Parts: sequence; structure tokens; C-alpha cells
Amino acid sequence: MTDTTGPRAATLSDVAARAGVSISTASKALNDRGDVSAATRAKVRAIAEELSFTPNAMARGLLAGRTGTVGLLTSDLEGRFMIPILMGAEDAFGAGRINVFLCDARGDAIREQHHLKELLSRRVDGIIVVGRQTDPRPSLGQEIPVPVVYAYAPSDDSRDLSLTPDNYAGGRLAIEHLLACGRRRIAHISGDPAYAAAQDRLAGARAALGEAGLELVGEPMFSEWTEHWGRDAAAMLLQRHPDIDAVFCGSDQIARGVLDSARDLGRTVPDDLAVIGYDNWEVLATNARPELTSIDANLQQLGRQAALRVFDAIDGIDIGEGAHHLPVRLVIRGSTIPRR
Amino acid sequence: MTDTTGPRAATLSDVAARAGVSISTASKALNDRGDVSAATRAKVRAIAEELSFTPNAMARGLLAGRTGTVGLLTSDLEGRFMIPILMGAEDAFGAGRINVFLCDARGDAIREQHHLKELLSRRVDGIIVVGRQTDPRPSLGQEIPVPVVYAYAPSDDSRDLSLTPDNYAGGRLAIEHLLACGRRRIAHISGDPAYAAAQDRLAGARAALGEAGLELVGEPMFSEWTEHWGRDAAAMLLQRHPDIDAVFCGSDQIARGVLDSARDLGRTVPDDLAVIGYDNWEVLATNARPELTSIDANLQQLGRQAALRVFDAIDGIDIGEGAHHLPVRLVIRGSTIPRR
DNA sequence: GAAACTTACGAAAACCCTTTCGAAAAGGTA
DNA sequence: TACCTTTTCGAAAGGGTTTTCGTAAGTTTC
Repeated sequence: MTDTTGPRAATLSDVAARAGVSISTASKALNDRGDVSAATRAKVRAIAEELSFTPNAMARGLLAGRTGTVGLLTSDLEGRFMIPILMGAEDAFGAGRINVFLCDARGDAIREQHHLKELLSRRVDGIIVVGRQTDPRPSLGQEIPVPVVYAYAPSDDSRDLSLTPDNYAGGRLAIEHLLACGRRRIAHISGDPAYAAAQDRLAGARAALGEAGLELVGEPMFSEWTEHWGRDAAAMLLQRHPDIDAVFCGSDQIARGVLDSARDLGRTVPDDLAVIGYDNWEVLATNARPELTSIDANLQQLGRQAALRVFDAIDGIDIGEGAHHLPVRLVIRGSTIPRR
Repeated sequence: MTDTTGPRAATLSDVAARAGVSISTASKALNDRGDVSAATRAKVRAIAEELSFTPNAMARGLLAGRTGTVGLLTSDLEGRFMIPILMGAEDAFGAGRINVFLCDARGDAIREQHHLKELLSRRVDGIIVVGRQTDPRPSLGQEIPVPVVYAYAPSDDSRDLSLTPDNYAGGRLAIEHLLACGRRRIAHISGDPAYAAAQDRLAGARAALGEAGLELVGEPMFSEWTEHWGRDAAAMLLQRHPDIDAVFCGSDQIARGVLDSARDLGRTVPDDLAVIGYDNWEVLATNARPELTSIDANLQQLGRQAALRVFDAIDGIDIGEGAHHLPVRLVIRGSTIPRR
């Protein structure tokens, strides 16, 4: 590792002294500001380079009143949905020379409060709160002196701005695709019914079926978001309703289980039975046999959007309020349409 | 969202003025320092609370010479291995009131350099560099004015301190477990042979076999780290060497594919054929049929360790140098040992 | 040769907090 | 009353940068 006792980073006065000019002249030379002769400018630049001078962002921020930092307050890094959102946000910020403070509250309200306080003490210019489910979460309150945007999990206070994927539209989209594939006897296997995501997707699905004058075959089956449950549920379902021609699954994991059971029971996918998943978890979807059609929530895009809203808010632009449902996307693979 | 035009965060002078004392007295009252009467202290405290005053960490850092921040420079957030490391580090730092700057270089050297510069300009007290493979990566150099620790991907400069999982030991561990299970005819299916991880695991496996006077059955099979390849490779392998009694797989994805093919070809796992994976990717391992025995690299622990080293270095403790190989762990599930 | 500009640079304030040191006030003792 | 000690508080410096404004020198115009 690097020498800890090494010389501390060069400061502007170091550069100025070395160049034989005043601090203010050095500052102006480096920032293309004010009246500085070309010769002086070049000299200061050269010396700054030589000392590998980097302006102290803290000192700068102290003056400017903004720090060029944003807090990313996640409730749980483990979650699969965090990462794309985080990537999208980091990406959008990175382009604008803003740095991100990452805080993981681990689903604990106390820790969240503590992290919030730290972020405020660091004078972040804005905060993105990322939740792990699409169920509403407690608002951080209206008393926060910087703009806040909620991503994935919306705030329970309608005065906050929240961006969340449109699960209802996702449910519709899945069913409309199955209908377009000529399927009519469609069942639904999903995860934990306590999740808003499960209910919203189901509602969207029912709406689309209703418009076609159809209904789900059997009652929707709820339990866990796991492959195991997908297998068990599919086995039951295919025994109880052997005549179904499609299954809309609440997650890709469940869909993988369904594919497995279908195979075991001698059903051919997609000819005999179409299967559609949800989340478009690439590693699961593309490695399935056949590859899995799925609904993609565009999470990276969601992260980007959240970052852009914070940007705007920092610039004083009004970014509105309420929960915004962002569009989702159908990704078609072999589990609903036979390969040519 | 919150009112952007809202009052800016309260400053210490606001508190002092409101309490009718000088700035210095207010500071001392809030920090339990110097001589301040109990009454004054209480009053200042109350007003600070009322204005929800939070000291400006920048101003404080400017003075103290350290910022209480650490940079986490990842090469690729997408990677599955990043997240646990990141969690471990974030966790260790969070406990010590240090905040983390997250930077994703997206595998691009230019962007990495740019982020590095930003981190230095923010005067981070230390940096953790997280790579996406266990292959050595270019050092950031010795000229950096703060301590640097490399996690997962070691630096190619032995003067740097690197923490990386011990893939060699992992390979040994896997084989020793299979041998302990009474297996003797063991084959190996792995991913991209250009990865150091693939080679190290193989070397460890061969060493363990050699000590038992055995050899791998057939040549090790290399291609991709995917389920598809696992399926294809297993099909070939079982045709060519029907007498094998165990497969050591280079990843859990490959192992899932192997399980799939074994099932298709009528082999019973684990009685007829034992399968062991690598990475202990929970969602894959616990949803397999049967559940998958695997090697866990303790990545979260690795992240913690990296953070602790940076801590020590900040405190001026010498943290050494060179690449340290951290122990891995065997997680036994149903794919190598029949359920009771 | 003086007045009116232009150009190039430096001094100093401002940002917010912590810390040191000195001063004032209060209380006690001879 | 004079002197000393203890307690409580405030003034000021320092940290690194940007920005405003003033000043000195150099250049042009009548």
C-alpha cells in the first residue's frame, strides 16, 4: 500500500508560492477566470501539474454552498432490485461530476435516521431513497433542507416525489402478450400476496383478461418468490387444470420452477404451454430451457430518472410530487413463442 | 418532494446568536469541551435541537485534516461479486462513522482515473479498489497520498496490499469433500480458462487429488460460466465417461446445468453422481434439485477486512503489503450428501 | 506631457467550524 | 480592602478556495 506518512496533498498556496504569484492569481489561472496573462497562466498550470494539485472540494464547497454530493439511502443492498437502480443513478450522477454517498440502512429505521443525519451533516445537495419493495414506505418528512426523491418504494406521503415501476401495466403487458400468442386459458402463480407488487400485477392481468372477455383459470396461487414454490405450484396447477395453455408467473424464479415442473410432467414449452416470467433477471431468463419471456421493469432507467430529478431540483427546477409509475417493457424469448 | 427554497441548514452562528452566546461557547457546549456552565450548555443544546442544527462536516474536516470519508472504487457494479464486498465494507465503515463514496468505473480505465481524481479532490481518507475478477489488475500507483487496499482483484504491484479469495484452497476443499464422500472418479467442468480463478481452482483440485494418488477423469472442460455450458459439458462428459461418480464445477451456474443434464440422462444426484458448485450463490444453490453443495468465498468478510485495513492505515498503523489470500468455506447441501 | 484607458496582479473577505488563549467576573482568604 | 483562585465566556486564528475590488504599471489619445 501507499506510504501513509507521505506528503499531504498539495494546496493552492503551494502552487502559488512555487509559481511566484499570489493565491488569487493562481486560482484564476487554473479556473480560466479573471485577467491573467497567457504566460502566467501557463506557468501556474505547469506547476499545478507537477505537484499534481487537486483543489480541495471541501473548501470549495464551503464557499459555494453546495457540495456536489448526493446521498443514496438504500434500505438493503442485498436486494436484487437495488443494484440496477444504484447503477443508473451512479451513472447519471457520474456524468455530471457529482459524487455519491452510499448508505445502507439494512432495513432498520434507526440506522436510516442515523444515516440521514450523517448525510445532512455532509451537506449533500440531494437524497435518493431506494426501497426494496414497491410497497409504500414511511416518508423521511418534509423538514429536510435538500430535495429528496424516492425510487422503487414510493413514499407514503403524496407530497414527496416517488418513482416506481408500473406493476399494473406489467401485468397487463404480460397477459396481452399471451393473448396475442393465441392463449386463452391462462393461470397465475405469484409470490407473497402481501407485496403490493403481487397485487398490482394481478390487477393488471385481470384487467387485460376482462377486456378480452376472459378470466384467470382457477384462483391465483400465492406463496413465496422462489423456484421451489414455482415447481410445487405448477405441479398442483397442471394436475387440477390440465387444459391451461399459459402461465403468467409473478417472478422469473417462479417461472423457472414452472418450466421445470412442466418438463417433468411432459408438457412442451411453448407449444403446449406458454410461460412468462417477471423481472427479466437475465441470468435466470437466458439460461432457462427454453429461454424465458419476461417483463423488465427498466430499473436502471428508473435510477437514472431519479438522479435526473434530483439534478433538476438542485438547480431549482420544480420536480413535482406524487408517485409516478414508470413504464415497463416486454422481453420476448422462447418460452412464449417457438423459435423459428 | 421537499421545498427547495426552504431555509438552508442552520449554522453554528445561528444557534449561538439565538442562544445569546458567542460562537465558541456554543461550540463547546455542543461538544462537551471547555468550561461551560450547565445552564448555558442546556440552553444551547435546546436551541440546537430546535433549529435541528447539524455541524457542517466539511468545515469540520477542513480543520481536522481528515474528512471521515472513504472511496470505494469498483470496476463494475453489475458483477455479482461486488455486492457482498461492498456490503461488508459499507457495514464496517458505517460502524465507525465513516461515509463511503461509491464510484463505478464500468471497467473503463479512463473513467477510473477520473473517479480517482475526484476522490482525491474530496480528500478521502482512504480508498478501496474492488475488481470484478481475481486476475491481477493494474496498480493505481504508489503516488497516492492516502492508503489504498485492493479487494477481490489484487494489484499487479506487490508493494500494494491486496485481499483476494483463496481459489486454490477452494479447489482443494471441494475435492477433499468429494473424497471424504467416498468419490474417486471425479471430473471438472469450469468456465473461461483465461480467468485466474479457473486455473487456481483447478490447481487446488489437482493438488488434492494428487495427494490421494488420483487424477481427474478426462481433461478439465472449459468454456463459459453459464448454465448452458454446464448442461452441454455434462452431457458430453457423461457420454464419454459414464463411470464418473462426481463433478467439481467451477461455478454454481455450471453446476445447475450439470444437475439438469444429469437428471435428463437418468443419473441420480447425489447417490449416483455427486455435484459440487462454486460461489455459493444462494438463490441458485438453494433452489436446485437437490440443493447444491458449494464453496463460499466469504466475500462480505473480505469487504469487512478491506475496510478494517483502511481503518488501521488511517490511524497510522502499518497494514503490510502483498496479496493476501483469504480463507474460503465449504457449504454442504444435498448434492453431495444424501438427506437423512 | 497629461489625461483616460486597458491589463495584470494582489489583498482581503467570505464560507463554517474548532481550538487556544486571554480576559472578565465571581467567589474566597488574609 | 487587596490579592488570589476558580469559573465562565469571547476574540481570533486557522483551514483551502473563490471572488470582488483596488492598485500599479503600461498603453493610447489629444
